[in-house]
Amino acid sequence: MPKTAEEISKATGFSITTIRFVLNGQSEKYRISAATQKRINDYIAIHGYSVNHAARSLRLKRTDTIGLVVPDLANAYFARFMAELEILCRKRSLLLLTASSHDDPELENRVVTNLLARGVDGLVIAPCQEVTLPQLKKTKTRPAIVMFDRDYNPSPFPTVVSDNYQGGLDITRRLLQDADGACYFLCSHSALPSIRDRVRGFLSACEERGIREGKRLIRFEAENAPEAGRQLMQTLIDELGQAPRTFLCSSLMVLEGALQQIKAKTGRVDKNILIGTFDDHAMLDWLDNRVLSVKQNEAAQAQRVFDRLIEPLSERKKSSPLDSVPVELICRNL
Amino acid sequence: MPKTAEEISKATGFSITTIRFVLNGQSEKYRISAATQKRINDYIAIHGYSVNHAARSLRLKRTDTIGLVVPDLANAYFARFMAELEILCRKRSLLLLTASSHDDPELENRVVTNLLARGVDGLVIAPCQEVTLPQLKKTKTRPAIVMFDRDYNPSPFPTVVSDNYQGGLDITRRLLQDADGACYFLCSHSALPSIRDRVRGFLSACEERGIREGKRLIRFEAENAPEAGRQLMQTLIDELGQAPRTFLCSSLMVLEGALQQIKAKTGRVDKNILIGTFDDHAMLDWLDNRVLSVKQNEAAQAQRVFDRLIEPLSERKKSSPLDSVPVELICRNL
DNA sequence: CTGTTAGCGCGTTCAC
DNA sequence: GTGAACGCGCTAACAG
Repeated sequence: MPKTAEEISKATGFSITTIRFVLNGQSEKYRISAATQKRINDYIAIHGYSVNHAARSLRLKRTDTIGLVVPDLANAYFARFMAELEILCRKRSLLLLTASSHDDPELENRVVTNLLARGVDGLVIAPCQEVTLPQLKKTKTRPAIVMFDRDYNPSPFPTVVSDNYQGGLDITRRLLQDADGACYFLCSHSALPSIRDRVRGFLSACEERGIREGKRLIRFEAENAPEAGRQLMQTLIDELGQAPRTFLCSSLMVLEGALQQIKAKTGRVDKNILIGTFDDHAMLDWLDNRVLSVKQNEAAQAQRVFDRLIEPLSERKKSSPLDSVPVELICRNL
Repeated sequence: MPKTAEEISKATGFSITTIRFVLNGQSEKYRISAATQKRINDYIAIHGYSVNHAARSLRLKRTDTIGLVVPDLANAYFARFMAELEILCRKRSLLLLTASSHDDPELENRVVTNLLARGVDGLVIAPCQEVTLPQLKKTKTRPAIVMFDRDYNPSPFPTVVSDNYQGGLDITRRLLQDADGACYFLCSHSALPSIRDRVRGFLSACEERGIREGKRLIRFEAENAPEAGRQLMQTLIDELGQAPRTFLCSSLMVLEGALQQIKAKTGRVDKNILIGTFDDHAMLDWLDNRVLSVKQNEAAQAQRVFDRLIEPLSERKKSSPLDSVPVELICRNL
C-alpha cells in the first residue's frame, strides 16, 4: 500500500505536483484535466493514501494536536472533561495528547515541557500550581494555552472554572434550611483555588444565617483522598462525641472516607444525617440519607475551553480572562 | 529562545555537528574538548533547546507516541486503565494519543485509521468489533498492536483481558451459597466477548448447583446504560411479582438502573436483597445490602498490554496470544 | 575532534 | 496543465 505522493507519482506516471494538487483538492484551481484527475483518483481509491503527518508538521509548523494535562486521568471529573474535549477535538481533526501530573508541580512542569516540545497547537491544563515555567511565561500566541478547573491568579492565560463560590453558597444555604444550627465542612486539599472558592461560598452562607464559629467547623487536610475524609470525620466524632447531624464534603473522595469512618465507629450511617458534597455521581442514589450535591458541567466547560483554544488572538483579548461555568444543585430524598 | 541546533551553531560559532554531539551526549565518544563542551552547554543553559519532534520523526520513522482507543474515556474502568498506561508510557518517554470510539464500529475504524496515519509506534485498542480494517489486517510488525478488554477471536493481535469466566464463576458460586435457590442475572451488552465470558461463568456455577432454568433467568439488553438496568429489573419484577431476593448485574451501570427501578417500584431497596455485580467501586460501600463485586486489575492489565507493546517481535511469537488477568472477588457486609 | 552532505515527505513558488 | 526545485530540522555516514 503506497503512502507517499511520490509513490503515486511513479505508479501513475504523473508528476508529484500534479498528484499533490488533486490530493489537496486544488485540481480546479490548477485546471487539472478531468482524465488526469480520474486516473489519479482511481489509483488512490484502490491503493489508498495517507499523509505523513511528521513531514506535514515539519513543513507547516503545526501538528494538529492538543495537549491535555490533568492531575489524575482516573478521576471521574477529569475523565468526563477529557471525553467531552475529545469529541470537540475530533470534529476539528485534532488529536489529544494526554498526560497526568499527579498533582506534582515538578512532574507537571516536565510533562508540560514535553508537550510543548512536541509542538502541540494548543495546551489545556488543570494546573496544580501557579505558572512557573519560563517557557510557558514567554508563550505569546502559540501554542494557545487555556487553564481550567483551578484558577491560580493572576494567570496570564484564559481560565475556565466551575462557579465554585456559587455552588458553595447554594448547597450550604439549602443544607442550613434543614440543619439544626450546625453544619460541618469536611475539607481536604484546601490550598486549591477551587476549594477555596467552595469554602468562601460556605462561609458566606453561614454568615447569612449567623452560624457561630464553633458550629461551622472547617477542617483542612492536604491530600484529597478517602483517608483525608476518614481522619476529618474521626476528629469531628471525637469533638462532638457522635457523628455530625449535618455535614458537607469538599469532594466525593472525602465523602467516601467520612462515611467509612462513621460506619466503622458507630456501626451504621444514621439515615437522618443530612449530607452535602461537591461533585455529583449516580451512585449517590444508593444512600438512604437526604443528599445534596453540586454537579459540575463538564461538557460546558470543555466547550468553553475549546472555544478559547481556537478563537483568534484578537477575540481572546476581548473575552474575559476568567470564565465561570454554572453548577447545578442536585437534591436526593428531600 | 533559540530552538534549532543550527541557531546554536551560529550563535556559538561551532559547527552543527559539534553542537549535535554534545546535545546527544556523544561528546566523549567523539572527544569534544572540555572547553568546547562548556561553551556550548553554557549557551544551552541560558537559551535552552528542545528537539523538533516532527523533524526527528520524519527522519527516524518513529514518533514516540502510543495510540489508545477505547469505547468511552469517561468510563471508570477505561479511565483507570488509561491512567496506568500513561504512567508506564511516561517512563519510556512515550506520549499517549487518546481517542474514543463510543462503541461505534465505523467511528472506531476512523480513529484507528487516523492514529495509524499519525504514525503511532504502538496502538492499544479496546475494540467494539472484530478486526475489519484492511490497514490493520495488513499490519505486520509496526506499529505494534495490542487489544484489551474484549477478545474478539480469532484476533491477529495479542490480547489482554480480565479472567471474566473465572470472575463469573466465583461470584455466582458465592452468591448461591447465600441465595435461596434462585439467582437472576441482569445482563446488558451481551454481544461483548467479555460479557459472554461472564455469562458462561455464571451458567457453569448454576449447573454445579443444579439451579433450574426458570430460577436463573438471564436477560439481555443491547445497550450498557442505566436504562438497560431499569428495563431488565422491571421485567423481572413483573414476572416475580416482587423484586428478586438475589441478583447479579453485568456492570455497575446496570446495577444503577436496577436499583433505581426497585426504589421506584417498591419504595425502597430491601436490605436483605443479596447483590452481585461486575466491576467494583468504593461507593458500593454505601449500600447496606450484602454486596459481592468482581474487581478488575487495571494496573496489571496495563502492565501486560505495555509489555506486549514493547517486547520484540521474536518474543511476541512465543508469548501466548491471549493473556488473562486474574480478578478479585470483593465482599461487603457478609 | 570538526565540517559537509544527503535524504525523510510535504507544501509552495516558479518555470515551461 | 505540468514538472522541477527548495527548505522545514533532524540523523547518520563520511571526509577530512
